[in-house]
Amino acid sequence: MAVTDEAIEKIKGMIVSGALRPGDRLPKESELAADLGLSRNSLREAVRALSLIRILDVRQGDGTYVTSLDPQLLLEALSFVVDFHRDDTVLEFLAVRRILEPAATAMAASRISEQQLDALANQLDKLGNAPSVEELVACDLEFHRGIVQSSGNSVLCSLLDGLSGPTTRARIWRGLTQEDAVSRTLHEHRAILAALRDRDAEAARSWATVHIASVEQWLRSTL
Amino acid sequence: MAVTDEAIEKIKGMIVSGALRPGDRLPKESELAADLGLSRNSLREAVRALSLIRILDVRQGDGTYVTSLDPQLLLEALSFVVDFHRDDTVLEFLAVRRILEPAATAMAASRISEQQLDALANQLDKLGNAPSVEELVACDLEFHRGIVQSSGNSVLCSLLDGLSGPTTRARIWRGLTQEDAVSRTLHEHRAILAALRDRDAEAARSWATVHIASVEQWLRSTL
DNA sequence: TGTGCCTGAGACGTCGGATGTCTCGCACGA
DNA sequence: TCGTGCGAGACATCCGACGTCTCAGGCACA
Repeated sequence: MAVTDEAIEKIKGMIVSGALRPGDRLPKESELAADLGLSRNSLREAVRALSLIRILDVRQGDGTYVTSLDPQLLLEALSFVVDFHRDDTVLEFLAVRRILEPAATAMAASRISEQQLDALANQLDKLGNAPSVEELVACDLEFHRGIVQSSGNSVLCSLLDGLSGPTTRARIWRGLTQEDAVSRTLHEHRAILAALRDRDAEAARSWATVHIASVEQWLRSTL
Repeated sequence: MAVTDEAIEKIKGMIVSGALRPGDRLPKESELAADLGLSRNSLREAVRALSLIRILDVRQGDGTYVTSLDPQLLLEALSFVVDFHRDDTVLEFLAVRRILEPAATAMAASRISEQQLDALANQLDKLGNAPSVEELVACDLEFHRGIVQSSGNSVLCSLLDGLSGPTTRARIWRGLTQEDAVSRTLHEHRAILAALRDRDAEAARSWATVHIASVEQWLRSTL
């Protein structure tokens, strides 16, 4: 195995074993390189790779630190990966979302706060009846994110965030600009919100399923 | 932004835009570095980072290539990230799995082949009544992987594979060595298989839910 | 003519050092 | 006491050199 890959494994090992804890600072590059038995250049490749996936946080002039390792932070890397997928796999991602999002919405029904409900309502009101595609995409993302956050499961939240990344979402909406689709989407958002306000988990789940399935159906017909 | 990060973005851009397609070979390091306006060392940091998440495949003595970009390959990086999570988030991962796995199992009910069913049955028979913990973990992983693959959704498959990675699974089973848990797990596996053979999606979904929920419950009581 | 070995070119792997840039803490002066 | 300036420390970037590996093509042998 290459020395750089070894270094990646060793640093990973130090973190997983607990020798390095979240927030800890690593020895300076030259020292760490000497400890692990490689050159500073090669070590930097390892550190760079780990910082891309948010395991390490490198601050110029200061030092290198272990991140908080929050699921939210680590799964952020997921959206980077998702960006690489081609259009022909969008449907598969959407199918996964169709499984997760209704479940998350149902979970939120019993936990979401009144303030959060009001915030979601305000957000929908602000949008008006004839939003631009950009506004709609942003609103859609924000609406679902707000609900999923109330599910209380940060892994689920980050996962959905990654799967519904801006790129994927934008690609979908690019093909869905019919007036009919837009208004129906807004109507479904209101229905989901109403179900949440009623604390009706099953209704919330069903509306979320309908919502995503309709997007999926339109998308399938346009591909 | 650092030149290395710029390079990462530029290479990503070349792939996403289609200038570089799966399987394509990149210009040699020195040329690419010159094109992107940085040194070979810095470029190598970018390439290393992208190869860690399986976007690029570097072959010493040959060249650097774009990978197939299969969902399976890219989501493989997920398990690397999951390894970093501490015990207190295992329950959240398990909760996500409890959402995905029953859905995948239900999807498999209508698509799984007779050969696959026979293979799963053989696998369960081979295990016997008093397997070691290692055997049980391997069997459990293999059993569920086989079913999920039959769901026909490669994204779903890779995602579950990553979430149920060896590390997480091993950590779970370490705390579940009671005889009762083992035999009940085997019984549930057989029930899932029977439902699949009956092409009964709802029964398969329910057994899968029960199966994971029972693991979750035991785990929760031991933490 | 077909097969196998050998060799050389090309590409990545690794290294050491030099210099630039940034951050933080401390000392100094108002 | 507070704000500024300076210097040490750490990361950022680059350069050039050499090692190692892969692959393809030439050459010898059967």
